[in-house]
Amino acid sequence: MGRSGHNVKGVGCVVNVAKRNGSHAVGHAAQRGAMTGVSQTLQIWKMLKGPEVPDDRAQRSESQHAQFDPGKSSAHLSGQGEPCRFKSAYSSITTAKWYRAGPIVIANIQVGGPVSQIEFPHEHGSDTSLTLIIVRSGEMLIGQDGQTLSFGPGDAILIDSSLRFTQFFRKLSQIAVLRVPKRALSERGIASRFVTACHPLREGPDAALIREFVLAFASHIDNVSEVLRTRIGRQMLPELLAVLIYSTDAANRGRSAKAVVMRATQLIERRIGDQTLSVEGMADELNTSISSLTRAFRQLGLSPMRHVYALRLEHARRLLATIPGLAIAEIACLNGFASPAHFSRMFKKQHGMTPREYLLHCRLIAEKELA
DNA sequence: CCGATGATGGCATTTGGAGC
DNA sequence: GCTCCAAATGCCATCATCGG
Repeated sequence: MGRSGHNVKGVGCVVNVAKRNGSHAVGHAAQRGAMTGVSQTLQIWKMLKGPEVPDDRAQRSESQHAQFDPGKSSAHLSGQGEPCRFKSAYSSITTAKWYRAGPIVIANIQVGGPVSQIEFPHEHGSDTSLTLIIVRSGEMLIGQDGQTLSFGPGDAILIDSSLRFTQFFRKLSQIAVLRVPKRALSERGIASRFVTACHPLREGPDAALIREFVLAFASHIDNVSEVLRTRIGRQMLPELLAVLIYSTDAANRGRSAKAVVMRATQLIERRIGDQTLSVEGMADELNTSISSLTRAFRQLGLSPMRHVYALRLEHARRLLATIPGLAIAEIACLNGFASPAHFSRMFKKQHGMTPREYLLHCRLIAEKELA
């Protein structure tokens, strides 16, 4: 599993997963991610995080959680009036809170030992899910293909719910769960087919930051308005999951030209203002070669850098239309153009008028609407 | 002062071919 | 289907100038 420090041993043995230093990784991400999607995520994360709150706060809350009778088996979790799709085979779940955020189900679950299991139903058909589990405390064991993987506090795992696996807890544990329909991912061109069910996340600054963000979001979810929750669930979480999916080694990544271009587009949009963005840099970040990236674009009648400039110019056009106070030079800089002159020329080529003409055009339309 | 345009050198990107 | 390499080419950055 690359840098993550997972050691897969033989059949039937327990595999330990190295503990992570999340705060260190977050620091690097913030340093590296100026004006990028990562730094924007960090800002939102800080806003959400607010004052320090104990991790078990969600479980202690009296509202919107389900209590389970240890005597009953296969109890379906419920909260907010809808049945949760996770079920407890051995009734070990003490509390579970779950919420909908757009297409995504988020759950905070506390599960007790000594040996207990949450059974994810084996899914069939096209509407299967991808599940992100982050261990807050305790120990979670995942069994698949005769092996058992052990995860401790801070570990995060992606699980393809359409494939078979078992999940156990030896002691009192708390986990945060994100369950995303694959359809929500495929609609964005994010390939999410895995060969095996369980994929520990490869450690890295971006993965660490996303893990911290998801934990903060799950902890504070009962304080977040439904509107914001839905927007984060619809627009943000699938994109963050895409970063995690493409950081795993075992993912059956989309190798088709369309998938490569889609991933490149997401990368460009994250770094729309980055003047250093190049074909070589994009290829590096997408784990492919310059040749393959260029070829993928060519198959769709595009070239990488032309696509970069098309997206930048479209972004610039939106800025001109929505924030009339911005100077042309500022907009050029914000969209990765090294000079206003270059920006102006490219803008005219793309939109048929100079930025200033477009600005005046927008003002004229606004004045007509007011009149 | 700010933005648009013309000219130009340099270099990043693309292309095509070969080989694995 | 991929990487590597060399050659060709397209176009970006910069400077100077002009116009509103």
